[in-house]
Amino acid sequence: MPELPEVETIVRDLRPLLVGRRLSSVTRVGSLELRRPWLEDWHGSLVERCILEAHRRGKWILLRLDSGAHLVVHLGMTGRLTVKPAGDPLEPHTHLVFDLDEPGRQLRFSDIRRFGCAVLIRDDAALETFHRDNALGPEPFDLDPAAWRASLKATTRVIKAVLLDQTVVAGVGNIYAVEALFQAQLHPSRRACDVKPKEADRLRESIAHVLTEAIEHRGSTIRNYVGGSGLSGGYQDEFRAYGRTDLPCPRCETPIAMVRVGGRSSHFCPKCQPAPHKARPKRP
DNA sequence: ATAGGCGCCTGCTGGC
DNA sequence: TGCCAGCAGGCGCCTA
Repeated sequence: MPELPEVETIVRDLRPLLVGRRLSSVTRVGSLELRRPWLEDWHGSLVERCILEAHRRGKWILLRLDSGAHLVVHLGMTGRLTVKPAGDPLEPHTHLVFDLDEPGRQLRFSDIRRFGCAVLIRDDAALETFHRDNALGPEPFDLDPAAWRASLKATTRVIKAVLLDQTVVAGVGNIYAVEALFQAQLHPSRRACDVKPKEADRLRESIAHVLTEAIEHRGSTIRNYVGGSGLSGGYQDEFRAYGRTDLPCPRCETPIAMVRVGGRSSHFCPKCQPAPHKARPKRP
């Protein structure tokens, strides 16, 4: 579900509800496994601890506790992290419930498909290891222009796959890759190394632009996503290409087409985003 | 090095 | 009406 704008919206919603609050208890609901195991043993660094900060890095949500530990959450495709009144019925597929010291409020983690995870990370050093293992690339808003051009030059992969590679740029998922490529007028199957410097610049600006717009609309709700206080997003009504197969291109009215690139649906305008020329057979 | 395929899961939609 | 294939915001693993 959530790409950078959705995760950012959740963090912005949660920050005023969580920062300064103490977690008075944590309950594991149900016994279904998540993508990574939830570490029961570490409750000591969590229970009765205060939340100092709420941050986002790529698609990860990071809550810093006064024990020095970090509660780190990834929402996968269908994860939700919300603050709800304790009296509200638990929605189906809830996996973790954290009672807050503010009476009658709970932080809840639910995830239908269980591609998400919530883990406790012991301290700052362990968090660094965690980040190093994930090898997250830079945030899309502070891509260095020269480094960005260089990272495209360095690979023969198709540009769409590069946008989805979290080690190149963190936080972009399928929706915003599609929208950024549309905005930059680049075909998803262009080889990254064939993208010209000017086009690379345009793409970098388009990524930031599309993500900023989406954050302003509180992200996109297709099916499951809601923000930290339960509100849906609105950016799905602003899509120019994603999910708009056969609908007119907002720029030229050519029907939007769809190809599968790297196993993911990629919507594009056949006129505004011309297909790359077929590579000529190499001379001996 | 990279593309493509699968697998992890559940739920919803569209076509028959 | 009912069934079933196909598809979905992510990511990691395997093979060729």
